Amino acid sequence: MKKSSLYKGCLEPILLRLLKDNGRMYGYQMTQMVKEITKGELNITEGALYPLLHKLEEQGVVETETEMNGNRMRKYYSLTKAGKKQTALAMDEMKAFMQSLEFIVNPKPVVG
Amino acid sequence: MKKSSLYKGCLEPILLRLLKDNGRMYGYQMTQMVKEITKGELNITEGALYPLLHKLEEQGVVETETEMNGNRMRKYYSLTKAGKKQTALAMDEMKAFMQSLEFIVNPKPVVG
DNA sequence: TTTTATGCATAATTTTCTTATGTATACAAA
DNA sequence: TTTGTATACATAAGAAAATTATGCATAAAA
Repeated sequence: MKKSSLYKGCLEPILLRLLKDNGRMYGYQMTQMVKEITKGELNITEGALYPLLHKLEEQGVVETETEMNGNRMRKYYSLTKAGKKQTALAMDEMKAFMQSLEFIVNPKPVVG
Repeated sequence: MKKSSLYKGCLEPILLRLLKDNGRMYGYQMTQMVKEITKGELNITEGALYPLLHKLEEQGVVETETEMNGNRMRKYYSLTKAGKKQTALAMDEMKAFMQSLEFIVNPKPVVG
């Protein structure tokens, strides 16, 4: 099993969290920030990132502004009002998920 | 996004952990234990469980003993020696994964 | 001038799961 | 008595979510 396969299914809430914390980000920036935060453990691939961002835009979760940085384009994403609501829900789910994982990976001994 | 999609990619290490803690288990028992531990949050489907157990057996990670309980069959799984090694590695990866998730979902404020 | 980094995008494929279906035993409820 | 629920296995078809590969383009470093 590939190490990073653990992250399968977590990409969307991770991106939502990044946008919630940082307000406005472009795709490449997200990949770099996650790489830094996870000390190189999670490298978001473009093939996963961009289609997901496009889907979130279609769903009205994020909105975009395209800007030029020198001669290079950057497409900035930020949460919509609906997106902020959805992010709050997603964070609750993440908490529950992480707690369940804790229970499984670090089970409390049954005190007899 | 479906709630349980967060668990994508985590099933294998979860099963390894169960076997590490409980020594010898049959498939249905695993589903029930996980359901209990996660307070109903994670319901492992048979379509995910059994093919994965079969794969682990092929790979020599687990070995099986089939027993009759009354008139009903139970196929007990336990970790092989190689499986125990792999489980140790998988648990290390899980720890790193969970810590990274913590960093993302609960970022430490930068103290200026 | 060739590699590495930045920055976007998409198609083909693979991995991993859900849903649906099948077989069979046991027990409780209607 | 037959209908639903629980136990217990198994597999096939399909969907979801990623990886890998490819493409375009600018910029800087080796």
